[in-house]
Formats: sequence, C-alpha cells, structure tokens
Amino acid sequence: MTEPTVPPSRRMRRNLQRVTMTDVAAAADVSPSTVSLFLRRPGAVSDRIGARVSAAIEELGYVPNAMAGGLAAAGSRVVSVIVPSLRNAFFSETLSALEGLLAHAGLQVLVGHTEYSLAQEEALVRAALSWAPAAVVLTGQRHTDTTRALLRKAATPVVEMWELGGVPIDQAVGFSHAAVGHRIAQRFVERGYASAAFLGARLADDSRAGQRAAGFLAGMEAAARPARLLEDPDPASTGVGARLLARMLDAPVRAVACSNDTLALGVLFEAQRRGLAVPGDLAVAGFGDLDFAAQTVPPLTTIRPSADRIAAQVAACILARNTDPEASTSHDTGFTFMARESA
Amino acid sequence: MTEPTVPPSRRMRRNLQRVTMTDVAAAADVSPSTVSLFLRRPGAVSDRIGARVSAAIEELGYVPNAMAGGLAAAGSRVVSVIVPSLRNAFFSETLSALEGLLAHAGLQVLVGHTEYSLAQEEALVRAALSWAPAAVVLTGQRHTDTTRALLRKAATPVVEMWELGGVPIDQAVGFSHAAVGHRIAQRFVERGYASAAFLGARLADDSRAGQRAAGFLAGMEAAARPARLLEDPDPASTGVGARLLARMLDAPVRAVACSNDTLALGVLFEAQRRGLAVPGDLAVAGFGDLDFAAQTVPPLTTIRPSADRIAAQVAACILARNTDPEASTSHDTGFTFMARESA
DNA sequence: GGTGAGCCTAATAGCGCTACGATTTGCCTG
DNA sequence: CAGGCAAATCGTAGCGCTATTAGGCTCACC
Repeated sequence: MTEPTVPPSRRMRRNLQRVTMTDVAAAADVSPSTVSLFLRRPGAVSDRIGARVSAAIEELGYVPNAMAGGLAAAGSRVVSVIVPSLRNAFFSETLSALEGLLAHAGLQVLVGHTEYSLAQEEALVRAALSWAPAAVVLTGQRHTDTTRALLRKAATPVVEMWELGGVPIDQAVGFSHAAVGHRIAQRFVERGYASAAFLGARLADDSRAGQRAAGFLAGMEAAARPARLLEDPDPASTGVGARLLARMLDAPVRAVACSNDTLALGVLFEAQRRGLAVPGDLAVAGFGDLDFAAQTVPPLTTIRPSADRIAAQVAACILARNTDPEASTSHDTGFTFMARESA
Repeated sequence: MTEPTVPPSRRMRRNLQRVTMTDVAAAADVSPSTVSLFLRRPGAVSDRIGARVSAAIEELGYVPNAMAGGLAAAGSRVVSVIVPSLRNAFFSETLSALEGLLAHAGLQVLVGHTEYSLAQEEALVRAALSWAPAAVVLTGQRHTDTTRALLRKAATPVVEMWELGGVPIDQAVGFSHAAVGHRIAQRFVERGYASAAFLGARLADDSRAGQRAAGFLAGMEAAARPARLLEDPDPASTGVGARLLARMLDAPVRAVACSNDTLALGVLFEAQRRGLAVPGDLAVAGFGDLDFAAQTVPPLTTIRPSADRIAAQVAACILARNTDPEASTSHDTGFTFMARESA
C-alpha cells in the first residue's frame, strides 16, 4: 500500500491564490457560511458579527470569487449586451446609460459587437450564455434561428432593444423606425418640398435604417411625391454623407432625409461647400438628435430616439425580472420630432 | 437513524440546468476529461473521438459553463476594460477595436465607466477582480492607492492606456498629451497668431485634457506668447464649445486650441453664426481627428491619436502576456498632426 | 426560574469543470 | 510475436462559494 502523495503543483499554484472566504471567516472567528450570508444579505447578520466580518475583509483585502459564487448559485451577476457597433453613438450612449444603471444594481456588463452580422451575434450569444448571465440584451429583432433557440433554451431574460414590430423573444424595448420615416415624410409634405431623397448608409445590414428608409419612401409615395433612395455600402459617417450629396446632385432634389445625423452633418458641410443654402435650396433632416444637431448652421431638424429612455426601460425590464416571472411584452419608448431650421 | 432525505429544491432547480459536460461525454461514449480536453485542445484528441464529441455537443446543444471552467482553472477568459466615459468617441472607438481583437482571441470584454471618478474606478476594479480576469485595462495613470494595491496583489496583467509619463502599474500604452499641447502651440507660433486661448471642458477631472492644456500653455509661454485658458465644468460637447467661444469674445483672441474636436466643432459653428471667418479672423485647432474633422468647413486642423493603434497595442500586450512573464513597460503609440485649413 | 419563540450562526453537500498523473491503447522494432 | 515506447484516454480531487437545514443562543413572559 503506497502513501497517497499529494501533488505539490496544485498547492503551489494555490499559494498565489487570493484570500478566500474561509480565511476571512477564520480572521473574524465565525463560520464561512456567516461570511457568505453577510456578503449577500448584511441585514441578516447581527451588527456585532457584521462589524467583525467587515473588519476582517478589509484587513485581509478579500475579494470574493465571482466564479465560485456564480457556480454555486447557478447564475451570475453579469448582463451581456450585444450591439451592432460600438462606434455608433446610438449604441455607445445606450451602453453607457445601461452600464451605469446596471452597475448601480450590482450587475456587470459583458459587451460584444456584431458588425451587423447575425452569425457574429450568434457566436456572441453562445459565449454570453456560458456565463449564465442574469440577462442578455440584444439589438434588433432579427436573429438566426440558432440564436433564438439558444436563448429560449437557456431560460434567461432576453431584451431586444432599438426595434419594435416583430414578435419578441422575451421582451422588446424600442420604437417603430417606419414611423420615424413617416414622420419625416410628413414634415417634407407639410413644407411642400417638390422632390426628395432618402440618403442611407449600409441599409442592407442595418435593418432599422432600412425601416426608416421604407417608412419615409412610403410616406412620400402616399402623398403622391415619390422620393429617390440613395445608399452607400460603407458605415454611416460624415464623409459618406458628403459623398452621397455629391452623388445626388446630378439630379438635384429639394430635400433630403438622412438615415442619421452623422450623414446629415456631412450633407450640411457639402452643401455649404457648394454654396447651397439650407433650407432655402436644400432642406436636410436627420435622425438621432446627436450632440451637435442643435448647434449646426442652420440647426438640424431631426428625430430624437432617446437612447437614455431605451436604456432605462431595458434596465427596468432586467431588474423587474426578479418579481415578474413570465411576460413577453413590447415597450414603446417612442421618439420626438425635433423641428429645427434645416427642414 | 433517519433516512438522509435529499432536499428536492436543488435537484428541481437543476432540472432546468443546461446540458453538462458529463452528458456530452455519455452521449459520445467517452470520459468527461476527454470532452474537456477536446474543448480546450482539439488537436490533443484523435480525429475519431473528436468527431464523436463534437457531434454530441451539436446534438445536445451543449454550452460550456464558463464559471465552472474558470473556477477550476483559477482564471477566466474575460478582460475588464474600464474607461472614464463610453459617450466619448475616443474611448468607444478604443473599446470597439479592442473588443474585436480580443473576441478574436476568445476573450470577452467586461466594461465599466467611471465618469472620471477615481473612487468609481476603484469599485469597478474590485468588481472586475472578482472574475479572476485574464487582464485589466485601465484608462490613464491616476488611480487611488487602493486600486493600485488591489491590482498589484491580484497579479493580473494590467494595461493602462491613453496616457504616458508616469510609472506604469504593469504596462502602459499611449502617448504624451503634453507633447500634443506643445505641437499645437508650435503650429500657432509658426502661423504667427498674435494671441491664443485653450478651450477645455472638465479639465479638473480629465487629467489628459489637462495635460494637453498645460502643454499648450507652456509651449506658447516658451515662445513669449502667453495664452489664456477657458474652461467649462460640463463634459465636452458641441454646445459647450459654442458656449466657450461666446464667453471668450469679450476679450477676443486670434486662435483657439480646443481640448477636443467636439468642442472645436461647436466653436466652428459659433464662429460661423457670428460671421467670424476661420481661419481668417479666428484659427481653430482640435484634438482627436474625429469622423467629421476632415469634413468641416474649413477642414479642422487637429491631432490624430489613433485609438485603433492604441487598441492594437493593448491587445498585443494582453495576448503576449502568455509568453512574457514580467516586464513593466511603456509603449508610445505617438500621434499625428493633421495640418488642415482651420489653423 | 422555566420555557417557548425568534433570531443567528454553523454544518453539509454539491455547482460543472480542469489539471494532473495514471492507465490504456496503438504501433513499430528486433 | 513479444517488448517497449509514445500517444491517447481516463480517474481523481478539488476550485471557492451558496442554499438549505439543523442547531444554539437570547430574551420576554408567566
């Protein structure tokens, strides 16, 4: 019978290991359970013991191991947020607001960006689910079947944001982009612009921009003022806006609706360069009400979608999940038409 | 002697639990170890077994539990990235590039934003460390002592980005913001502008902007052309830029350096509104070379810091850590002066 | 001073996976 | 065809924590 020798390597690795809850318990002269309880529900522990435990935590510089905790509790305090692009101000603002709100509730955010690819979204969802997240936040309602299946099977709260109209996987928060397009068309019709065009970037991938375009074109059509559609395959940028306007000027129109404010900014600059008066020669409308929209010359007529409101509602959906067991719903956060001078 | 009854609740909860590696192993008729090995190093498993395992994974829709894996391996595949603001294009671009690069290497990103508060940074670092992250990425080199201590103790790779000059906790990637300020001053001196000002937002919190301001002022001073400093307590925005210019015009100057392009954009619009010719009446320089900088009228003279290059170097530092054991270093990614017409 | 009710604290049994050494298998050589 | 080596596979022992139950203590009241 051989002596069961303990392999030293593991123990050696452990030496670099952080202070554990057991160490804290020993230092505070209580059981590990009590430390755990104190950490999760400080009120459930007497003040005397609580003080001793927190002193021990402080003294030892204890940092809980979230993986051990999550494994034991069969769920983590992370929320996975998946957006098409982090460079796009809409999504970075939403992420910012959401992260702030969730951090407040003790939830951490795992981000991923898909570059508008559903396949990449699927990969990110798969990776996200491996953390048994408290919730998964997706952008839009278009996903692969596998994505849907993964999410459904995981029984994790799912919030789809920035788009409405389809059947939510679980919860959806956003507004109708077609309605946004319609609203712009309505303005153009009211103003009596004789001809118009929609300027878009990457319409094939960005289904929300596509819906705005479709809504706009339908709105113009309905008023018997059919409009053109011009698009660029590159992601929206000021440069693309300028380029699109330049492309359009071989058959000029009286007004342009841009798929977002960044594009509109480019249009404004290009118009200025070409000596076109806005809105005298050319009316310009955007989408997003980004930071600069109220400052342009002339101020930009646009639509404010309110990323903050979306983020707040998404956070509410996630946090309410604790109480509400099952309720597939859509939350319309609406949008505001910002009537300014450019159109 | 009582029958040791198994509490059913746990088991019941388990029923909703995902497919485990043991299930996959059973389906593929191999041991769990082999499944684990296949997942971690597919090459280490024979093709025949590998095919069986991946078929079983596919069939059962197995999603590995990252928490269990991380716990057993004493380390996770997440990188915590902490930035001051997610609304600031510099950081959202860096995050975007970094997330893309890391995702490629199988690493996931946990984000947090500090709102330029060191205390909040400390809280985020603490939360991040509870995941035994593969690396922690911080913005800047100013941290609380506790933050430093936590990081040092955790023995996790740390990368500080967007700032250089101090002693890195571990690795630093960025450039000298004072040098940026100097470079702008140099341009102003070359152009012979008689008087100048630095327009900044939130200089107290944003130490990098503060360094640019200081570098600029020092550069002007050195050329015997002392400049003014105007600042606004609000975060940088186009509106703040416009406001700052308006504030300045009671004692007009010939040229302004803005702490970033967003501010400069606001200055440009306000100048246009007031009928000031740029650069004829007022020269304007920015920082960031944001999307719109090349499109403004006139195009904006600015500094390109290259968020992408920073992100690439940060990713390189993190990924190289596997081989390189210990090397506290600074990586200067430099910056490019973009000479355009506005100054 | 006894006693029940409540409130705290402790003990137990894993969570699903990985690292490591042990064992088996496959293959080639003499 | 046995022996031996390398490669492939397996078994074991936790990782650090949480949920749940059981137990112990205190206190008020009779």
